[in-house]
Amino acid sequence: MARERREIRRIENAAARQVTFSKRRRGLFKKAEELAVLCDADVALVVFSATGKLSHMNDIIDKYSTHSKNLGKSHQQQTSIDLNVEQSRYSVLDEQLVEASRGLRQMRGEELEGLSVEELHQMERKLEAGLQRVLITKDRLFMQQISELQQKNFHLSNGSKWHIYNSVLNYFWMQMPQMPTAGTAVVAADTENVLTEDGQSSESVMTNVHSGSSHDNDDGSDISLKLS
Amino acid sequence: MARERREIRRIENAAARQVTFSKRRRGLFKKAEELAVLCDADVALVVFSATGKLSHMNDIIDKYSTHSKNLGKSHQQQTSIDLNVEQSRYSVLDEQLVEASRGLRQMRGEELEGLSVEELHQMERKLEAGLQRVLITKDRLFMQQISELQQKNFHLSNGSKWHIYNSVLNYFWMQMPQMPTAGTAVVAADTENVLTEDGQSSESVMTNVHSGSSHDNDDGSDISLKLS
DNA sequence: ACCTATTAATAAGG
DNA sequence: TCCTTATTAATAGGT
Repeated sequence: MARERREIRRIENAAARQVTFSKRRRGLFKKAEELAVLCDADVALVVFSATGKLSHMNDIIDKYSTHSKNLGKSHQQQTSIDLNVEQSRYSVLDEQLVEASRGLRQMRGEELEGLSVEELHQMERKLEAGLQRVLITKDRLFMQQISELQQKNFHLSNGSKWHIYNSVLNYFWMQMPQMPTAGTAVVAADTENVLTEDGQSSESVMTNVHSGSSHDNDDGSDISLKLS
Repeated sequence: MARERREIRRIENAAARQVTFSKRRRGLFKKAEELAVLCDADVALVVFSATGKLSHMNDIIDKYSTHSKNLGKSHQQQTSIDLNVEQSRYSVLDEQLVEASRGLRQMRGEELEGLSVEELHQMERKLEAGLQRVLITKDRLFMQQISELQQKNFHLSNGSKWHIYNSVLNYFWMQMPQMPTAGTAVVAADTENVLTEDGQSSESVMTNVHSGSSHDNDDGSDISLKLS
């Protein structure tokens, strides 16, 4: 829609791609906002640039290798999951999650072989306490993030949050590269993974959230999220 | 952008609103697709119409009142959550989830008062078995939904699914009307709610998923979801 | 970032 | 919902 028509295929020139990305992302968010307002609809929109994706990943890997040197443990297998356990920013939360997930794994029956009834009971109490602490920490973190959001003048337009939340969650769950395999604590395990990445994701989202009405030109952020 | 300029505020005339909704939703999805292709970005977009929201809700309420007559139980308190437990379509899964969630609630320490060590052990095994069955059922359901998705010629463009998944999940979690309160099993409880709404949400999403490339005019669906 | 020729989206009407 | 068309809005390329 301009001086020349552009073929809809990947722009090879990186600079041109970045320029087009910024322009079109702005346009897309504007149109999403308009649809939401005009038609009283709920619209959720997430945009990740390809480059943003990569730099973010590198970030995490760096933090991981630094931190794991200080621990030298057996975390080295499940890279994609454990990478995120090692982030420095939320290490306290992460440690509690590691503890809780070990308990959950045991409850799932994976490392339960030699335990007595008494030990099982103890384990149960330990798990409970761990989750308690995790959740208190999580609550505090979320409350903090909520107030950050509110400071950023970001609001939801109407009340179908549950509806959207569950559809989006379910959708992305279905798209997950790792399908859940049968096992007692996969429900908890998936939640745990989610929480494990929380630090990362929330950071990304939080620092790049846009108010629908504000048309601020963002300083080269790679992730945008809007819901109105 | 047409015969007359339109103010960006809610269209009061319902028919006109619906027409505009259809047109602009199509345009929005097209632009999202173009951004994804041109700039090699990941784009997730969810659109709910206001009317779709309402009719969907009414649907659920009707099913609930019908079903609850046959049970006459104590479900009447937490409407917004328990409504979804009563859906007919996934009733088997739902029943297992009810059982599992009771067990989880007990593990959280809420209904644990008079239990002996032996009873706790039994409860643990019961919970494990229940979750096992839930997860097998869930696996089967998700596999089925995945193949439905594939039949609909729907694909993800590249590999940052975890990244998107967690950001979106975290974002929507933060937007949840019910903040998680401290308590051992809030992690599980939230997961449980999500699963509980699964039948509803997945149904909605599944029957309205659009391929990025296909520009089929959808038959009056209220929910659209795209990721490319 | 700003400019503007040009294309693309779309409002109204059938 | 689909088609048409006058008009506005988005944007590609250049500065």
